[in-house]
Amino acid sequence: MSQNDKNAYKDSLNLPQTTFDMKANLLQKEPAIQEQWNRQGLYDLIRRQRDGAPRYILHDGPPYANGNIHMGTALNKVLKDIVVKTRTMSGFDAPYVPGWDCHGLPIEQKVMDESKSKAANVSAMDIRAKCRQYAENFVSLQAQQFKRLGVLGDFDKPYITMNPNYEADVLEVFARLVEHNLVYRQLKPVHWSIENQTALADAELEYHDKQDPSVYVTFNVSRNASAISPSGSAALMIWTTTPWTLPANVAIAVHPDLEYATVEATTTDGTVTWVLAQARLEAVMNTIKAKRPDWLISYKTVKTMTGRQIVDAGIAYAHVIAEGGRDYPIVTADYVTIEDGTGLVHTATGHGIEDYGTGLKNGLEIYCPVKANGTYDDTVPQWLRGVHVWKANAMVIEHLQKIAALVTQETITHSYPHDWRSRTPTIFRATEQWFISVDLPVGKKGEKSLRKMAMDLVAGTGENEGVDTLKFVPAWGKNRIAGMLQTRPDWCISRQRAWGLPIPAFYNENGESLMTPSSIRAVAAVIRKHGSDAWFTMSPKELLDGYDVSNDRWVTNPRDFATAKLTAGKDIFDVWFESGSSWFAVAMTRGLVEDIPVDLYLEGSDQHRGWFQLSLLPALGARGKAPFKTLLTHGFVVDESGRKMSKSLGNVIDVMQQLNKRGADILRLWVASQNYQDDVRCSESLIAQAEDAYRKIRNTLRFCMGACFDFDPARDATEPTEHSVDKWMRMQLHRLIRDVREAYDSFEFHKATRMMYEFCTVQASSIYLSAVKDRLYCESPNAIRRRASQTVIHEMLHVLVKLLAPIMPHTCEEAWQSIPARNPREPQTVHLALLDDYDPDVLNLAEDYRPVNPDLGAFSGDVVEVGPAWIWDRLLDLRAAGMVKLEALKNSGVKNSLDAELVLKVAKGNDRMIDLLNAYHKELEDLLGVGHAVIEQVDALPDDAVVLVEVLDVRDKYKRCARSWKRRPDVGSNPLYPELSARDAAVMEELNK
RNA sequence: GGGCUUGUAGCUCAGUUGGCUAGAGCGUGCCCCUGAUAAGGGCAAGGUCGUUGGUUCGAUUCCAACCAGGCCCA
Repeated sequence: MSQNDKNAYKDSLNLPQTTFDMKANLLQKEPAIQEQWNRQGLYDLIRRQRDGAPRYILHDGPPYANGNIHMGTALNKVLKDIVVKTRTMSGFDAPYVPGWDCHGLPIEQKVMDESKSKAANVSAMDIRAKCRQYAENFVSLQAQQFKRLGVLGDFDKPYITMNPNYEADVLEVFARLVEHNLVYRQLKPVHWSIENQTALADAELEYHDKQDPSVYVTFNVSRNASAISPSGSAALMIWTTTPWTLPANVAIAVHPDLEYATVEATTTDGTVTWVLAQARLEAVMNTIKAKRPDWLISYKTVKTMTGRQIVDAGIAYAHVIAEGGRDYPIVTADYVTIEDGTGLVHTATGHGIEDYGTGLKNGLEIYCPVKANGTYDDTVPQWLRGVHVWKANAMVIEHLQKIAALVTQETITHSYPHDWRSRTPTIFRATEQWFISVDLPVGKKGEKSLRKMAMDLVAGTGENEGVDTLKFVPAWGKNRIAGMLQTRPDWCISRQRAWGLPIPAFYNENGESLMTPSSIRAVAAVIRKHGSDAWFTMSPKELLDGYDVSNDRWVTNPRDFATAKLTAGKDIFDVWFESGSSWFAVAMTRGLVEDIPVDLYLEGSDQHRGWFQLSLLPALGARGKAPFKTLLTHGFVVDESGRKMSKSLGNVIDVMQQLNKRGADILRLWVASQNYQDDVRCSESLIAQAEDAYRKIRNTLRFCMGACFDFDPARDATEPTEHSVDKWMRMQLHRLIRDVREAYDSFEFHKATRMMYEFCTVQASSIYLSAVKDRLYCESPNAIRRRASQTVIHEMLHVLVKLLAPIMPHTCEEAWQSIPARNPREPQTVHLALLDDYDPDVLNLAEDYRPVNPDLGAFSGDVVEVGPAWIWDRLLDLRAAGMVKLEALKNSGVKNSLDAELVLKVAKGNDRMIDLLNAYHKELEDLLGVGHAVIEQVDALPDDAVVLVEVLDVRDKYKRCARSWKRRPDVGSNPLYPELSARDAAVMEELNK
């Protein structure tokens, strides 16, 4: 038969026809589809349609309005969008309000960088105006990028933390916390520029080499000296490069586990006893010898103790500078090392972050005798008062020498932080900061603290016992956040910057603060009207419009706070407090929920310390409730080998580049296929893999569309027959519906994706669609067999397109519009559709595995009842066995499986099996794609086989049907069409009628 | 260094209360089809279950240590 003959009957076939292109062309189509959604107002349409349905609120955590989005942002937003879409399609009303975090240092930093030359002279208002513009630009840029990803939300009315209403709402939350006695003021060391008299952020520091004196100083033990020294006297040796901080010394820190040596040294001045770390002894002695070769004659260790033992011994020391003669304590600290120094660390709580921490832990005074201009205040001895710290170094050293507390000194050069603007060295200086306490009782005395409330809620203990209101996905999020809550210090909420929401505190001439619930609410009202710029442009009188201090019961002595004498504070809020109030400023204020908690917060695992925790605390403080029911976290995007993406490694995958190269649905399919609970690997080739999967899914849909070109369910739908592969397909489909919906409901998108993908490749493409091709193409258009397959395929199309829509919204919208004779009860856009429920009757069949014992897996005559699922598993076993035989036949010359015949050998007398195979052998013919299938009864089968599968070369035995290309015994049985099989001849007769 | 966490074929994932030669799909190789065609189908080869110990009759599965990642801290 020539190629021509082979196609002689092509025109009589029902070949697939569809306008759903094989080539996705996403780069053109996606923007067009999005444009269509915009035109029809899809987001609002969904809102109207779901009005009154049960709510499901995923509350968006605001990304920072800075820079382009990266893969991590894309991952986060796509996951959120999938949640919203699956919940929407499950019948919930799931509004999504995206938001942006707009205040804060990174933006201010960028703006300052851009105007660096004149930075020193720029006013706060100028900076704020530029920052606002900067943030606005990135909000709109990122919004475009999110929309390009196919994220659907209220992008017309997003929440913006720098908007006046939002700012005022944050202040309302803050007022509640103040009302509940959770806010207080305390000293804390910050980087301080003496030159500019301002606090600096880490990002504003530059490190330059600086020369400083390096001094070894001894503090005489003043109590329990005999516990450490046989001679009854000893001196603790410390090392520092900032002698000017010695006046502020309040303690000496040791490491609890380090060995400390008590050393008797013989010097030209006599014998002295020093205490220092054993491991540093030799190095320090060498230094002393090098600097004062004639002074130190010899030394010997007379005793050793661990740091803990020293502390336990109750040893105290006398100050070298402070007057008053009191004892100073020794405390433990884990950061003490033996890398340099003496292993005993001079601790000035007002001049170092670690020292400060040690101070808090040990109840030490946070002492900072240095004023904003860098000079000492009046709490230091007379001879130092008013002295500038940089001049104090020499004076302190001279003093130490005088009292014989200076062992030795040298000059060192080290890297030291400098103010990036003035290029002058900075100091650590404790200043007044605002804190939210996690340990004070919330509200009245006797109430639980924020920490306790949060811990109980997370652990499901306390009054939450057994209720376990908070859910964590994955479950370990619970441990993670619990661990962080347990150890977190009070929340320092003040920042000394310009770009942010001002902390609405006023100060009188004595430096006392006025910040009460009603004063805050008065300011909030002004800010709601004028924005937070008002703080910088209006007078305290204007800011406190309507507030009467004499009527404020929170103020005990109103006369001290006459409005005319007040000045507005210069601190702004930590941006985390702003985003941490969004549960109120957005979820409640916008009426998404009447009250917290909302259903879901979904962010990266870094937010256990960030937004999750810093939303939980304000919500507990203000309303006594958690803001969320469920916390879902995802991992970070890493490269192909699991390493973090960084510019220096060159392994960064750019979102927009991928979007412009492959399209959003590819990227979304990649996201959906990842198990986000762990880190998510990403590379060019991994996304390419998603692209392959996309094509497979798309082509499967396309074939289904093509197969239904002449199908209208209203006219043509017909129930598949009992033993047809269509029945099997429908069972698989309903199982898919159940499994995918379960996976969606439990946020296991990668499982849903894999199941749908495997459904397309295996159940659909490889098994079912291949099997029914013959009946779709060759049967008469209205043949029951054909219409039955079309009925199932048509159902499959609706189900699949809907199930896939949350993941591939654009492709599914396109597909939805292309489904031939789409069910008229379905809405115009797939995103308004409801996911199908599985049919329990169909599912029962699909799950009927009787007998389940695999030993009975061979067809056995004495099994009374077998379920359809079991039968079909066996039939697919036969298919697999046949495939292997067919493969062998191909090697010996049978290229086309239609040239082969399937022979199913059964033992004579196994009537039950013969009946069973009779019912299914027609389907097996198509499942294997052979021309013909027969059942042959044989005397005996080898081994224990019940059915033996053979595949024969029948090229010489049967003629090939010129229409269906099957080789069958009935070719030529109809004299009108001698080159056709009986079925094809009948079809031709009907067509030619 | 601390807290939480991950480590099964080249890739993405399964692996049920520890139990028969550790499974899919993709990719790869070979082959077929050319009436899903920049498609479709078949077969096959790939794994010391991160490493090392321990518990057990038996461990990918339980325990410990280590190695290599990740997030958050210090």
